[in-house]
Amino acid sequence: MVRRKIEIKRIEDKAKRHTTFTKRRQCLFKKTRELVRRCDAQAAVITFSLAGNVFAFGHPSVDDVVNRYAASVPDHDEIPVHEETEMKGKDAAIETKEDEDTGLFEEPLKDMGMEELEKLHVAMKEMKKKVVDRINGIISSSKNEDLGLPHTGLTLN
Amino acid sequence: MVRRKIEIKRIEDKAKRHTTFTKRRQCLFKKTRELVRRCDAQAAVITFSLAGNVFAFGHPSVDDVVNRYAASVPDHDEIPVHEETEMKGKDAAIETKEDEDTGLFEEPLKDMGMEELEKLHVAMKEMKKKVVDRINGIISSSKNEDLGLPHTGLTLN
DNA sequence: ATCTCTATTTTTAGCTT
DNA sequence: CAAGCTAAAAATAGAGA
Repeated sequence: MVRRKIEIKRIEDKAKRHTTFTKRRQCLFKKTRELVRRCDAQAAVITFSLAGNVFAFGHPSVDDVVNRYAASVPDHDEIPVHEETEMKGKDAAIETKEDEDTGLFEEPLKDMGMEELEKLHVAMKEMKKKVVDRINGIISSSKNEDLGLPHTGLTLN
Repeated sequence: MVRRKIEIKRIEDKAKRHTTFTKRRQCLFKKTRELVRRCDAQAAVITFSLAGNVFAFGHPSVDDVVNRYAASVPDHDEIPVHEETEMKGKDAAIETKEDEDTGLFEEPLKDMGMEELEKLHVAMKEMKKKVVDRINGIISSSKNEDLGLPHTGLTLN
């Protein structure tokens, strides 16, 4: 059989897991090299197999990229907020299929009252929690702080 | 035309180069997540666009992987580190965007009025975009080219 | 500047050797 | 186990919207 149905879960069989790890790791490095090549970018990939073997690749070098990364992200809370470009009148209308279908979401946010804002605030908080939980569930990381939202500092105020 | 013959050279056109960078970077992160997921391995990817933006992803975290790497390679020559140049990767570890949209962002809408919905809708789109980007493995840089924020109280800090 | 679409290429799960 | 094979699945260049 050459038929597969794809899966996204952890491969339980140790042998298969290792085989897949090797195959995918090779592709990952290949892709990285292509990205660097084609886009003239810098990139580094570091992987640890369960056996503990280290595999790394980087351009110009792993160290260079890592150092630059360390330098560019010294504090996890100094990310400048989005710069206001030029989206005054039309900005609220980030059009999507849903919007066009319903035609219900075209009003600007400016008219929102305090009460509504508060409701939104609460709703967003709840949603944020769900999203964060979902992300944690999906990625199943052991460290929340390093997953993304906390780093990016996604918050409601 | 949809014909290509692929080449591994640097893309000269700046716009195309950036587009390709974005596409390939997203795939690279996806591949990394899949590798981690399926093979229960640790991995980190760090990329710098020519514009200087940083994008990184790691499991359990970028820092963990980097530190482990640094620890495993005290002197850049003695410990067996496989500096590779090949790679692979594929499959999806996370559900599709459609699924996440319907599953995560619709529920809060039910309990809200139209006005709130309008505002929430826009805000959620922004947040969703950030979350999706985050899932794709982004750690924002100082430029925030991909992190447009809404004017709805949703902010980064 | 994205996002979509799609022909074509590339990756890869599952076998086989 | 590493290596090859193959068909299914995924990634992607290029063009359009």
